[in-house]
Amino acid sequence: MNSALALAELPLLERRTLSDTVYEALSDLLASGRLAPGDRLSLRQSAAALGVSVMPVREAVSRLAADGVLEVAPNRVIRVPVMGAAAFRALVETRIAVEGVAVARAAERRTTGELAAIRSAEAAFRAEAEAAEPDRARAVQLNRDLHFAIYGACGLGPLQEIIARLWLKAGPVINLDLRAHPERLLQGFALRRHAEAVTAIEARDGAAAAAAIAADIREAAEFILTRGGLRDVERED
Amino acid sequence: MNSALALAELPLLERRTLSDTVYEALSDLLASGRLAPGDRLSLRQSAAALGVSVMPVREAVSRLAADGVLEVAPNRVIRVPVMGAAAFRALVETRIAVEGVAVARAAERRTTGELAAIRSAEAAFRAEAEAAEPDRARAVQLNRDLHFAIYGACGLGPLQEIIARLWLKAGPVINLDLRAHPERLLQGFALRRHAEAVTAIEARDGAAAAAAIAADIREAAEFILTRGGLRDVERED
DNA sequence: TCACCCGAACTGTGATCACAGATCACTAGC
DNA sequence: GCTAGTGATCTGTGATCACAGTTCGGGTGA
Repeated sequence: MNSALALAELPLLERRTLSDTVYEALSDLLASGRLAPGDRLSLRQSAAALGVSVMPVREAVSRLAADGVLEVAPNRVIRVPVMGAAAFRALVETRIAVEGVAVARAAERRTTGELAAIRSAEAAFRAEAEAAEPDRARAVQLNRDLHFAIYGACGLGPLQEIIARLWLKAGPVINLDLRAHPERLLQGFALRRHAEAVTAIEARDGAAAAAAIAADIREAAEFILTRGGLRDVERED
Repeated sequence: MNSALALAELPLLERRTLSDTVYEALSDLLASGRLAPGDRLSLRQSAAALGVSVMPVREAVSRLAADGVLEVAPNRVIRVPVMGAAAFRALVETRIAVEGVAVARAAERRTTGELAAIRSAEAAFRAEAEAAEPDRARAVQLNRDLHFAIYGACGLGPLQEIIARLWLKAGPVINLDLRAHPERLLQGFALRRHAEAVTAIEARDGAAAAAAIAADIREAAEFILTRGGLRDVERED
């Protein structure tokens, strides 16, 4: 009774179910490209590997499948979808459109605190990318951190969630490629675009910021497409 | 062997699991506003009502929860999220941004066939809205059909999925309001905006089409917000 | 030697059971 | 009379079992 005021300040702790944990574990595998397009996934094997029963894995997989990050074939086989060039292009265009509006809003509404966070995220990525021996996994994570530091300043929660899902969907193909061909990092395209974006955000220039991020996304996509890693399959036989 | 060519044209039939069926049933309930914000949902009761075990319901609910269409409280109670005014505003702004780019693209890329489909969808909605005794449920469905006829012409599958999820999220609050206050239909705001959108799409004027849809969305939202149906709650006690 | 077929060992899906925690009505105690 | 406590009954979560369909390998047939 007397401690009502103190209790009112308690942060409501989020409940973690096993399903959530499994979901994050699988998401991590997908986002980092350790699960490549076409890879199959067995409920029982995954469950055994994680030391849980199949139930939590089922729920996690069904969520991932609902997002299109995993797919369950008519044969009831679970696997990472193999994306044809056309599907990949559509995904990239969607990312450019959605992330574009997020960046534009972020540029116009960012607080000085958010700007500082973006700057330090950019610096961190730059430091890793320019290192003598860049750690690819770490570079990928820092790149993601930078992007989401920007999107976080757009002030629209639902939009951030949408973008997170798009990244999850694009993660396997992009990061698989990056694993196979790390030279993309070295060319410095991303560094240039990021710098442009940060400058535009500083200047509260939404259009310029959106253009920079769009170029960042598109150049990475073109790099992958021109290498021909994605052949346009109609069906997997 | 010899029929390989013919077989190649077979449409791969989608497998329907019980979970999918349950998911659609629940989605329908939510989209039509029959499940209102704050309503609780019991796995066992839902399962009994649908004549299945709890398993399929669990999976469907976990998918819905992943999309934020349902939420499971720390008490482990499943319910339709009660959206504060701030959250609703963020959702509306997100819809305007995302659906705006979809409409703009649709206006610029629509084929004549898609235009015809959009026109007939608009006519169908108009007919229902201007009827002597409009069927609200039908009007809601036709409004949805029209919007998605437009978005379908944007040529970006992932974008359409995103919008579908946003509609699912906004469905309960919007349609609940429409059930309580059907006069919104009668004021004809939507009719005017739809007409503007169709005209702009005919003219391949992306910006004008986006503006019309944005106004459509915003006016409906303002109508709900000004009525004060959403009080801004920080926590549910 | 190659094609076919049959069976063992998987696959996901659904049902059922077990359990911890939350609710709520009710009663005992102040 | 009203509060605090208590137990039956609900909740979702996780594990286990049962089943049908698929996959894949080994053996048998021509």
